[in-house]
Amino acid sequence: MRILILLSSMAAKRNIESIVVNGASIFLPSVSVDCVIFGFHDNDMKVLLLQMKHTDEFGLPGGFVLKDEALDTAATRVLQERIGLTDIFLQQFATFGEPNRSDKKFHVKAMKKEGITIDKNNWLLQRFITVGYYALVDFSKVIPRVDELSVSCSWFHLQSLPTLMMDHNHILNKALETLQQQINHQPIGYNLLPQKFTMPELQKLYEAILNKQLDRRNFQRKILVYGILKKLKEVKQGVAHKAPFLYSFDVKKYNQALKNGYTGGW
Amino acid sequence: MRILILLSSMAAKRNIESIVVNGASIFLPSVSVDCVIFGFHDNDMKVLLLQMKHTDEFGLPGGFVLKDEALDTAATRVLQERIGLTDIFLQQFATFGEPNRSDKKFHVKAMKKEGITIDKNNWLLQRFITVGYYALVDFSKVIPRVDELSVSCSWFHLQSLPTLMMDHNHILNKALETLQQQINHQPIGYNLLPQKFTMPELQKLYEAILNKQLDRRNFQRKILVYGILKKLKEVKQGVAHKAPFLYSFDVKKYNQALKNGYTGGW
DNA sequence: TATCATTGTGTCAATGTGACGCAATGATAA
DNA sequence: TTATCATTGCGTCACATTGACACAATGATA
Repeated sequence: MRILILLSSMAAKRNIESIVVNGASIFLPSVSVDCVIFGFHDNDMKVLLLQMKHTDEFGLPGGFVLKDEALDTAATRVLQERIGLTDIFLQQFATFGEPNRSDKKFHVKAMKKEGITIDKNNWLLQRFITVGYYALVDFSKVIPRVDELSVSCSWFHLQSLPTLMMDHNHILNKALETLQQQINHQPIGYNLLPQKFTMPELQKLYEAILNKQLDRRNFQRKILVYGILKKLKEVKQGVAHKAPFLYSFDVKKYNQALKNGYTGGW
Repeated sequence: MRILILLSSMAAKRNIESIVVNGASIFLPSVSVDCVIFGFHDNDMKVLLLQMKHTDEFGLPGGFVLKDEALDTAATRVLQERIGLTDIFLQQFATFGEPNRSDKKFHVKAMKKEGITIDKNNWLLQRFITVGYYALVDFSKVIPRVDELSVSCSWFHLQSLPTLMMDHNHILNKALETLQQQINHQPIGYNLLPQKFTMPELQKLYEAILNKQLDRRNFQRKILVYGILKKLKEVKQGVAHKAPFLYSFDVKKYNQALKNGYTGGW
């Protein structure tokens, strides 16, 4: 076992070294993507965060953009590598480009501990702007993965987030704000809930995103008039108290609403 | 006169040559900003477009980001250089990064006609992603300026836009969509109208942005409850028919609404 | 079998919205 | 000078939406 760890550690080092050395010829300079991955579990919104090797700082999963890769594709690739999911809801929400947002010492320190010396002109130490994406994923299907640069990859409650590296707290807040806006204009839930769900579950999701209590009866009325739900003939099994009906999304109408948005306003 | 043009043309060439040669050491690689500048005039929304020297293609005013410059600052600088205005409403709305969005032949061709040979490894010919900003400006105060790379800089009706270079039509459309969304949630007009304006003028602005007719009486009722307007005691001078009252924005409440947004939704 | 948290359904008043009426105004035409 | 008429200011009305709350039905647990 010890040997395996050592071997994998050596392999990891070679991989990292390769990226440090060859990154400049593989990746688009100056540009990265960062993903805010939202999941819903136990009536709570959660975000997937990494803890970085060597420095133990927390951060958003991110990555670089290949020379010939679209931004969206890069974000999708990061998600794929990180949580093993494809075909999820992904949305670009903002780009962050303060000149001092990168923490250059971070890479130097981390690489040093990895046993890699990094030239001060190395591409990794240049300034980066980052394009922020947020993803909505089905918590239950996610398999968080640790990679060579991180020691953990796990979910955090929105209410008890750690301090994040660089400007990642800012990025996360902006993602949440955007999500809170979106929920007013387009349906949300298809990517966060299981296929079949109850009205109280859907309501809890909305409450978690908006961080605010909603009236049970008014919520049901309002969500139903959007016409994106199908009421099933089954009720939830194995619950205490009265069993609530199950619903599922009417995918066709859901996607239509995603595209056109709810009205409201002018 | 002939000599002056020749001189300025030579100076321009030297400037451009300097940027081509030194750009890589001055600018952040791979990143540009593009600005969609909206103005309101003659009851119509207009956009400021450039016509490029040598190729005669139309495009959005844009620029590169200095090595140590924030993205927002770069956009502000472009506006400042282009229309001589500071202190305007500027908002980042999306970032565009398809790998094939840049037209490499464009630069080669343009530079060739300028008499500048450009190496195929030159930074200008690399792939760029661009951060889109839209600006709302007071049409009457704008002084469009032609620079060394363009032959014209002028306003176009939204309804009769020319075909733009690269993906600029797409960028412009996205900016307009964003603006149409924003108008539902935050006040708009302070940066597009003169200090004093009439209710019909404000309505025409909304109609131009939304590209849709609004009922005069309902519009007034709705806009007034937002509480961002101050009704003045004067009426518009020198108009045919009944003189409408003048209004101005209540700057304090306007900014408050800008920050908090109108409610609506959950 | 009684209890009780939870669900399904509905009511009601207050507010917001869309469609439209009508008199006042004041430049222009007769 | 007076009549005309496009435009403005200020409403009304029916209808939809919203927030707050009532009450009976359900069905696991005590």
